[in-house]
Amino acid sequence: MAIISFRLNEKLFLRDPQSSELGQNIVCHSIALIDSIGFEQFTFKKLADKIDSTEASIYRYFENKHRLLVYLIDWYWTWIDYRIEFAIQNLRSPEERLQAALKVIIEEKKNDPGIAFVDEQALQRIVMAEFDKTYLTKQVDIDNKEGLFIPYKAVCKRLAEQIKMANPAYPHPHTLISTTMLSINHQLFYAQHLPSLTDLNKDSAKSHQALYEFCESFIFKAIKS
Amino acid sequence: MAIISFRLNEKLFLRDPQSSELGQNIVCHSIALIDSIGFEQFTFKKLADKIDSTEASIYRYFENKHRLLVYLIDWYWTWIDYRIEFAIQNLRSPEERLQAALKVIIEEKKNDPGIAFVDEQALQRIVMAEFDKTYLTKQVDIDNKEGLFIPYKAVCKRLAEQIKMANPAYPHPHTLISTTMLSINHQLFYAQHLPSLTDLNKDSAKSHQALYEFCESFIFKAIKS
DNA sequence: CTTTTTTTGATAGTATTGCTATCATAAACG
DNA sequence: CGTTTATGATAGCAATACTATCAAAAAAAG
Repeated sequence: MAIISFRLNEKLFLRDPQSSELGQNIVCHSIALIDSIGFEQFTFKKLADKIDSTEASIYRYFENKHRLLVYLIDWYWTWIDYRIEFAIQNLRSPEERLQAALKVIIEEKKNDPGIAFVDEQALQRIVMAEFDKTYLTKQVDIDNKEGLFIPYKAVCKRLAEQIKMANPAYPHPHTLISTTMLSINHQLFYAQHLPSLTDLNKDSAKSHQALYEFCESFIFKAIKS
Repeated sequence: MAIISFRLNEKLFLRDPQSSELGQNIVCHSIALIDSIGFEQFTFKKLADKIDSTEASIYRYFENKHRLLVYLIDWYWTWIDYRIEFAIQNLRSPEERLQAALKVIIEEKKNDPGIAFVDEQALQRIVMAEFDKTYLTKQVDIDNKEGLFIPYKAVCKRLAEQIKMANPAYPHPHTLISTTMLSINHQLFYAQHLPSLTDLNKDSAKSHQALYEFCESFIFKAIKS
């Protein structure tokens, strides 16, 4: 099996973390650490201690912890986009393509041994809990100009294209897709922590399935003319 | 016109900010300051300087800046819930009630002179940009147990009840409502900062209207049997 | 297999943040 | 008028978010 890696936006880092062992350690252990203590509590000092390195060394790779978070999340959406492309390649109708793409986005991730030094399950939890924080900032316009949100926007664009093909008259394809994506990123968190906001239950296998059914149903009903 | 004020959860503060001039100053100027520099950059020190007071004095009212943010946002949702109750009082059908409630939530806020020391427009922007940060934390379960999210959950519950009445067979009333609320809180931000994620345009008057139409349409299509 | 360059570690230092504690003064209250 | 209570002033502390310097180690180049 081929070992894949993604080339991410160079503005994300000062030195490419994929180019050295220390860099890979930073990425790999930052996922574990952010997943376990949350982004607010996460510091380069704590990470440095975990990997037996120093704060200064980590700063040589990432300008600050916000950029590191964006790096991880861009990796995630790049990976999702790649998997969607793969999943829809033999499907012709926009409806089938939408369904296949939704499945990729919503399904519970398994660790793919073909992918180096990334714990995809932990990363999915990070996306659920921290993704919004990457753009809900005062520097959003600068970050956006630097292309930091391209991978996420690419996934959304791909889905919106299928909506447009399924029903060219539907007036809100982008709004519908970004709403769906928000829902996907939040509902499983609600199931765990704020259950009164969702009908999904805590059981993870079932809730992923129920979430898929919810999204599929409301997308197709929304665009039906 | 009656001057209204809301009694909020006592866990939110150490001393009730509504009980003194300093407290009111803290609330009023924290809204302006968070709106202008964002929650990450916001500190009690900066707020103290603005109101010619001291850090120590502010800490007598709020345990930390997170609690202050939750206080502001709880105030907002309490106010919205109150206005929804008012707006739907003479409406009988769940459909009409849903529509009226949606309008209250989505419409561009105007400053209500009947409400003391709160800039509702700024607060709505804060809700858009910072609300998710109140619950996307590692302490979410503790905060939830202390009742910090009750006002938001109350709004969601009220809407979900109407969904259930409109179509008792619909299987995802809470998921549908919390998805709608997410969309409302994010789409206008997208229109300003990440326009490729939405079909709303930057013009605020039009975008509020278009957002209403989008939400109404997808809710009613979703629950149609 | 040296020499040079690059990368890392070690250490130090600084400004800011997120608090807590103490004490004097001012305001409010009885 | 005396006494709670609220505020301001100041100090201090540990942690955070960096930046700078220098030497050692590792990698690359000759």
